[in-house]
Amino acid sequence: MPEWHDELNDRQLEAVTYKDGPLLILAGAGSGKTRALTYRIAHLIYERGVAPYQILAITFTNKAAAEMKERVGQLLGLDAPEVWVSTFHSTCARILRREAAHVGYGRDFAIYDTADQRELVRDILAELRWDAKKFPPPAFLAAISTAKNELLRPEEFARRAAARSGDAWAERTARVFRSYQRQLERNNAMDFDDLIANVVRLFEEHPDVLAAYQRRFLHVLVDEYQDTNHAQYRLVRALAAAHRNITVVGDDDQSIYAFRGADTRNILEFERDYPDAHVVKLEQNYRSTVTVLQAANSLVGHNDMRKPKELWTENEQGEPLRYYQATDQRDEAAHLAYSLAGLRQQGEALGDCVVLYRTNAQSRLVEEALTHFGLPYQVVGGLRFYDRKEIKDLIAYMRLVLNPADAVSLHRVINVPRRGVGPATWARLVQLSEDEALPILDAMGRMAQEGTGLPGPTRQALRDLSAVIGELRAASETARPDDVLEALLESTGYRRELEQENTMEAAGRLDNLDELARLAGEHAVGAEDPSLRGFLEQVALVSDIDSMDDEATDRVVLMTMHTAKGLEFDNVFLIGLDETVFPHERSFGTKREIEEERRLCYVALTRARRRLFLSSATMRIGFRGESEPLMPSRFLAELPPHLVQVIGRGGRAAGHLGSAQLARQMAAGGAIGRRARPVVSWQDAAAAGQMAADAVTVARGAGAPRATGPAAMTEQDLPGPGEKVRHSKWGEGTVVSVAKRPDPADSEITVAFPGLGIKRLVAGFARLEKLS
DNA sequence: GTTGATAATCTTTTT
DNA sequence: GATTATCAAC
Repeated sequence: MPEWHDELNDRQLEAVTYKDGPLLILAGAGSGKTRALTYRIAHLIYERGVAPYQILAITFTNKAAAEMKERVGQLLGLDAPEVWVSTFHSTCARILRREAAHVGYGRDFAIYDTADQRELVRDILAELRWDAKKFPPPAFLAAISTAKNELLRPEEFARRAAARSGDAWAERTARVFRSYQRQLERNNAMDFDDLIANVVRLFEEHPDVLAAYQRRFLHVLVDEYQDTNHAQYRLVRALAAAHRNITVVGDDDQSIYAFRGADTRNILEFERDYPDAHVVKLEQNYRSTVTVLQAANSLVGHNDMRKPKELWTENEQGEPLRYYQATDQRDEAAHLAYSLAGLRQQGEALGDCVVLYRTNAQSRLVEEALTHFGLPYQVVGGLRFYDRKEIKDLIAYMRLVLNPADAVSLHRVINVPRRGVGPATWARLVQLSEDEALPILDAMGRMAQEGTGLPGPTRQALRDLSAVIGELRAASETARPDDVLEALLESTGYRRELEQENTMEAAGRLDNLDELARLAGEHAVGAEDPSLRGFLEQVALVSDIDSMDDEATDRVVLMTMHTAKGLEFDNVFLIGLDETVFPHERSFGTKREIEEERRLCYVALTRARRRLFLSSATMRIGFRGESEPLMPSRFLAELPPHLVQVIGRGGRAAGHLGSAQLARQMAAGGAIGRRARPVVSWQDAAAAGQMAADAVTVARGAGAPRATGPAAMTEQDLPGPGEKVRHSKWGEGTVVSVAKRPDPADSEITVAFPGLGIKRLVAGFARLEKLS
C-alpha cells in the first residue's frame, strides 16, 4: 500500500479502496469528500491497474477539476495523468464536437449563455407582439430549461400543453419554446441545457456510440451529486449501465441548486437505482471547531426534508460566534471593516477571511467600506470578466469567425463601432437570411454586394466587415486565438474607437482587452485544444470561481454563499442576516424554498474553520432615501443561543443571544447597545466602528489599535475649486468642487484630469499635491 | 433610418 | 445605481 493510505481514517479508507460496483459516499461538510474521490482515483490507478484514460471524473467547477487532476498527479508522481476530470458541461461539449456528425450540429456550434438566451426570447416576443413586461423572458427560459432537463422536445412539450387545454401559460411557453429552439438550430448554437440533453439523446439514440464510451470509461465518478439534475442523472446512468462502476459523492444538506433543476432525489434514491450499492458515510469533520459545527448542526436540524445526520469533530471547542446588529447596512459594512482591521491587528491574514452574502448587490456597500478603510479585497462573481461589454463584443466577433450562422453575435456587433446600421437594416438582413436560408453572415455579404437601397457608407462598412471576417475565417482552423483577436481589434476599428474616446473608462476597457489578449495567448500555448474553437468553449464554460487566484495575496475575498460552496476559510463573515434578505423574500412561497435557503445558510456556516461573524441591520435605506425596517433572520434564532455572543454598538459583548432582555430588545427592532440612529456617512460609521474595533482588540490584549483609515488632515490642507493639483496616478488636474465633511480627511474632492475624465476622490486617501 | 438623450424600471442564487 | 424603453432631433 502506498504511504498515503496512512493519511485516511477507516471510513475514508473504505470509500477509497472499495472494489468495483456502485458506491455512494454520503459525506458531511468538511469531511473531505472531494479528497476521498481524489484518493479513490489514485487508488484505482495505483493499486487496481486501471489506466488513467479509462477514468471519468465529473466535478462541479472547472477549478475543482483542475485541483483534483493536479492532486491525483501528485499522489501518483505524474505530471499530467490522463484522467478525464471535467465538469458536466465541458465533458458534454467535448463529446458533442467529437460526435458532431451524429448530432446534427456543425462542430463549431456556439454555446449561448443567459444573456444570449434572453436576446433570442426578446426577439421572439417582439415578433409575436407579446409585451415583454407581461411575459418576462426569464420566466419562459426557466420553463424551457425545466423541459429540457426532462429531455422534452418542443413538439412533445406543445402536445402536453395542448392536452391540458385551458393552460394558456403552457401554450404560450410552447410557442416560445418552438421558435427558440428553431432559432438556436438556425444559429448553430446550443444553450447550457442542450449540451447535456443532446449527449443524453446521442447515447439513447445511438447505442453503438454509447457502447464506445462505456468501453472507454471503465470507472465513472461524480462529485457534488446532490446538485445534479435529471438530464445529468440520465447521462451518468447511461455511461455506467454496462460496467456499473459508479462512485458518487454528496451531501443532501448542501443541495443549493434546486432552482436550476438540481434534484436531491438523485442522491437520496441512489440505493433504489442500484440495490447492490455500497454506502459509506463520512461524518467526522476535519475543518471546523466544535462551536461552528454545533451551530451548523442546530440550524440544519430545523429542516424536515432531510436524512438525519450528525457531524462530529475532534477539533477544539473554539470561539463563540459573534453577532452584531447594526442600525443600517452602512453601519453593518463599517463594523465589518473594523472587525477585519481588528483581526489583522491580531495577526490574522486577510487572505484567510471571507465575506459572504446572499445577493451580489450586497457587495457594493462592503466594497465601499473596505475601500474607505484601506483594506484590500477581491470580489468573486457578480459582474464576471467575460460579462463586460468590450469583452463580450470581441467574443462575439470571434464567435462569428468560427460560426457564420451566429445571428445573436452578429446583431451584437454589427453596429459596434458605429457603421450606420440600425433596426431597419437589421430587420432586412434577418429577412434575407430566412428567405434564402443563408447563414446570417453570408446574407450580410450578399446584401453588401448587391447593396440595393443601402446608404453608401453603410454599404461600404458592411462590405469591409464582411471581408475582414471572411479572411479570418479562411484561416480559423490553424490561427491562434490571440492572433485572431488582435486582427479583429485592428481591422474592425474597435481599438481605434476606444483610443479616440480618450476617457478613463475607455482606457479601462482597453486594459480589459489587453487582459483578454493575454488569456488568449496563454490558451494558445497551454491548452489541450489551443484552437480558437477551444478558446471560445473555455470562455463559455468557465465560472468566476475558476479564475479566483488563490495565490498568497493578502486580501479579503467577497462572494455569494453559492459561490463559496466547496471552499473553506479561517474567518467567515456572514452579512445581511435579515428576513427578506436572507432568507430571501422570493423564497417565502413554499417550505421547500425556505429549506433550500436554510441549507444555503448551512453551507455558509460550514465554510468556517475557526471563527464566524454574523450581522444584520434594523433597517435598510432604499435608493429613494426611504428607510424600511428589517427583522433579524429566522436563522439567527435557530442557532444555539449560548454559542452566540452579541456585540453591542460600542463593541462590548452585550451578552448571549439567549438572554431574555436581548430577545425583547431585538423583537422591538432596536439596535443593541445604543439607540438606533441612521448612519448616513462613513464618518458616522467610523465613529461607531472604531469603538467596536477597539473593544475587540483590547479584549484580546493585543495592544492599541491603529486605524487603517485616512491620513489626518486639517481644513487648510484641502484645495479649493479651480486649484491645480497632482495625483500620484492620474497626474495633474483641476479641482471642480469640494464637499466638506466634519473630518476634513473624509471630504470628497472632484477633480477633472485632462484627457482622463472627472474623478471623485476622498481627501485623506488621495494625498493630492497642491500645485498653485 | 440612425443617433443621442432623457425617462422608467427593477434587483436571487448560476453552469 | 445601472440597464433598458421611449422620444425627439439629425
